[in-house]
Amino acid sequence: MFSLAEENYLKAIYHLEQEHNGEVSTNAIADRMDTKPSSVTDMVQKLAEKEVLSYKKYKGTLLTPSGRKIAANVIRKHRLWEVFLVEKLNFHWDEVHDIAEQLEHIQSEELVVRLDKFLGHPDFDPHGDPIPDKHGNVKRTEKKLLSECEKNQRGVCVGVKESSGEFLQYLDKRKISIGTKIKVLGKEFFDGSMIIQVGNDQFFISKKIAENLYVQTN
Amino acid sequence: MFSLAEENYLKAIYHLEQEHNGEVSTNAIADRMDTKPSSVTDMVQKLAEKEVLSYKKYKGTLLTPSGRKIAANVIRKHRLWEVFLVEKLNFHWDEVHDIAEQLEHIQSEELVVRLDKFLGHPDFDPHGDPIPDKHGNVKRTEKKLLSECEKNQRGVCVGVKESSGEFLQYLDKRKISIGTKIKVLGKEFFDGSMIIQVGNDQFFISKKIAENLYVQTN
DNA sequence: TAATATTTTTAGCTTAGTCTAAAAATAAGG
DNA sequence: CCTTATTTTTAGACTAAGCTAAAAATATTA
Repeated sequence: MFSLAEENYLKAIYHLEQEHNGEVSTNAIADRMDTKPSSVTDMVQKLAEKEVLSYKKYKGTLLTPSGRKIAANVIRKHRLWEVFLVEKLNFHWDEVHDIAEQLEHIQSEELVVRLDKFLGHPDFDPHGDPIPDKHGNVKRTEKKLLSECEKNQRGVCVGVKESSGEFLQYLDKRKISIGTKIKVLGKEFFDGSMIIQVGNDQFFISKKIAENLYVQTN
Repeated sequence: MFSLAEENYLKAIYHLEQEHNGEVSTNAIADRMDTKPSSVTDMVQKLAEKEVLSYKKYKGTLLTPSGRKIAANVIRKHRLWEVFLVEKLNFHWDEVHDIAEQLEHIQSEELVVRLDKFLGHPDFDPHGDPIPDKHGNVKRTEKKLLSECEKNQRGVCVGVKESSGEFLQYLDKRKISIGTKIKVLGKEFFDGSMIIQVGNDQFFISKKIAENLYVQTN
């Protein structure tokens, strides 16, 4: 079993590995976790003992497959709880992170299985991030900004970049939410504005909107 | 803010106060918490500093009103989560304790408010124990065994003592669950058996059944 | 490539919460 | 009411996880 602190280190290293794809430096971990490099060194040595990551002095660390699986499971729980908080308890997308940060450490295999079922086996959390499956595998799909899409491309809304109340209300009014299918009907060169199709409606959106909406294209 | 360990001490002391109604001894706490008396002394002195309980050497402890409120809030969360686990995730009554023991420490006022609402403001947990309100007040209702009821008394089923699969199935078959109203129509002296009314049905139950069913009489 | 800057590690200290062993206070029994 | 038993507290040590300050390794740059 891994302590709360250990799980948080594994999670941070997991995310840093994706971002820089490759070894993760001591300082990068300290930064991310808002702690001191010396503390990181200690913990990383302990985790290396437990064989959830490999570590060579001054060379950075890499998760082992087992470490990666543990981290992915914590992230799975975090994201499932976020779905719960938003879908069932009607929290807003931007209010749930701190609570999920606590809930992700609850230990019970069965709880995760049942929560997942209760939520209808969601693939994405309310921010559009993919939820790893029980084996720690992530559906690596291209998540990109709507503004990066070309004419005639189709995508599914999977999240937002900004999540201010105004923006969410804007989306609400146009019936855009997680899972909404969007097609780009036209795109203007000079200002980046677009005409898109949502359901049976077609409408104009500015570049600013398109730059804050994530879509998943397949 | 109180640490996980502190919250657990407050909760244990709260329960012990009810049971022995009065001061709680160091050994009693150690027993309940599965720890050593010396550890209890340390913690109790720390909590006395924080003014959540009063403590005189060798004399035992008593929660202060503020300590009692904190404890009741932890218990409130524990029981709300138990309702969630049983009602929404379909766990059995006897599987939920360990998970709720973890969930009770999640810190978020708003979460509790919303969870409570989501569950329909329940008054009792799946074991029939009352859920303290947000101010820490508990509906102090007489919870007693059905076997202790007299002829013509009415009560609402609020829990079970034993919770084996067989027993739960027995209750299920007779449509008895939390909230079910029961009236004692007759009681036999020599074997403690009863005739009871449940909805429109009347039937016979043995002493053993009556001794494992908690009812709330008003 | 030598000097300087940056990163990382080590050494030693701190706090929370626990433990054991021994001392002190209280309770019980003859 | 004195002796013994029980309960409680104290003293000192341990572990996990963090910190600071200094030393060591690596990177950068003139």
